[in-house]
Amino acid sequence: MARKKVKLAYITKDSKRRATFKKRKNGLIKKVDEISTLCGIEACAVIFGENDPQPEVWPSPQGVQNVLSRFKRLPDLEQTKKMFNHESFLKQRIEKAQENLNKQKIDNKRKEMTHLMFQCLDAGQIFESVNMNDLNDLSWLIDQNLKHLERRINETPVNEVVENRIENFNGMEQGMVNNVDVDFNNNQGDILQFQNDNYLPQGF
Amino acid sequence: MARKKVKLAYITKDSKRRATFKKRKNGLIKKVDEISTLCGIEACAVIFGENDPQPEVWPSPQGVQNVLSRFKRLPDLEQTKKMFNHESFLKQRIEKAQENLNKQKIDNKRKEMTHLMFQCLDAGQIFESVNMNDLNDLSWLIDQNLKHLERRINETPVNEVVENRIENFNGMEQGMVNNVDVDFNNNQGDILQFQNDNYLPQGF
DNA sequence: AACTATTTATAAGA
DNA sequence: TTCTTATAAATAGTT
Repeated sequence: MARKKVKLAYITKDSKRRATFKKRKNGLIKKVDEISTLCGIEACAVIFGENDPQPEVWPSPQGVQNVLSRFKRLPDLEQTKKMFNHESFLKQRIEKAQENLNKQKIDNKRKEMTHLMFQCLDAGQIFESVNMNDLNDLSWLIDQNLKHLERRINETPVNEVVENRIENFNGMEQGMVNNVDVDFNNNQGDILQFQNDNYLPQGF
Repeated sequence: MARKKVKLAYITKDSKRRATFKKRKNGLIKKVDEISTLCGIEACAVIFGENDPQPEVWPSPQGVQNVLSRFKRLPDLEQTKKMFNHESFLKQRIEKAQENLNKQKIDNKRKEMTHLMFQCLDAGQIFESVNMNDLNDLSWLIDQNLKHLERRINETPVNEVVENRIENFNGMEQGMVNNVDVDFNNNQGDILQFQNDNYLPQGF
C-alpha cells in the first residue's frame, strides 16, 4: 500500500511475495493484538507460511486453542448463521463499490452541468454543441439553484443576500472532475475509468 | 488511528468501543483476505464480539475448520516451537522502541552539539554555561567533522573543496530537535517525553 | 534491515 | 447509523 497501489492478486515474484508476507503477517498480528486489547474480546489468527508447516499464531498456541474450542463448541448451524463467508463478504464489497460509483457519477455530472451553466452565463447563450439530455439536466440544475437561492433569500436578512449569492456560486464553480477511479475491491484492486458516461441513476 | 492517537488500552466508553470494534473487525478481515490472496497462503481469523456467542470468522467456517485441523494435527511441541507468543511479541516491541529511543537521543544530542558548535564559531568563544560533558561531546563532534572534511579534501578536486565544505556545514546546522516522543507500543500507546536528558548510549 | 512516498485504516465529528 | 475528514499507521518499492 505504498509507493504504488498493488493489485489484489497473487504475487508471482518470489522475493516480493516473501517480503510482503513478512510485513503483512506482522501487521496482521499487531492488529489482532490491538483489537483484543482495545475492545476486550477474544480473537485469534492462524497464518500458514507457504513452505512452513508451522503456522504463525496469535495469541499463544494455548490462546488459539481456547478460542478454537469455543468456536467448535457451537452447533454447526450457529457456526454458519450470521457469519461472514466469502460470498457475502465479496457481495458487500461490490455493493459498496457500486454505491460509490453511482455517487461519483452523480457528483461528476453535477459538476459538469455546473460548469456548463457558468459557461452559458458568461457567454449569454447556449452553445449548439449541447445535446438534449444535457439541456434537461442543465435545466434541472438551474431550477435547483434557483430554489436554493429562494430559500436563502427568505431566511436571510436583506443586507446579507448579495454576498451569500456570490459565495454560493463561487463554491459551486470549483472542482470540476473529468474522470473517476472506481475500485471494486474497496481501495485495493482494479481500476475503472469512465468519461462522458451518459448513465445517470434515477432521480438526477 | 486518526484524528487522535489512541492509547492501546481497553476502551471504557461503550459506544466508542463498539464503534471501534466494528471498524477494526472489518479492517482485520480485509487484511486476512488480502494476505491470503497476495501470498497464496492459508490463514484464518476468529473474532468474538463481547456480547455475541457467535464469532466472526474468516474465511468461511469450513475454511476456518480446515486451517484449524491443520493446526491441531501438529504435535504439541511443533505448535509451540518458533511460534509467536505474547511474551516474545511484547519483548520485540519494547526492544524496537528502545532502539528508536536511543537513536532519537543520539540524534538529538548530535543536533544540540552541532548547534552549540555553530554558536561558538559565531561568537568566537565558548560560553561559561557549557558543562564539561557537553564540552567533551563538542570536542568529539568537531573531531568527527574535521575528519570528514579531511576525507572530502583528499578525494575531491581542489576547485570543488570550498563549495562542498559550505554545503556540508549548512546541512548540519538544520533541524535542531528539542524533545522527542517515544512510543513503547510501536506507534500505538504511551508517550514519553524527555528534555535535557544527560543519558547517552555508549559510543557517542 | 532501514528509509520514504503513498496508500490505507480509522477516530472524531456531522 | 452512515458519511466525511484529518490523522495515524501500514506498507511497496528502494537502498
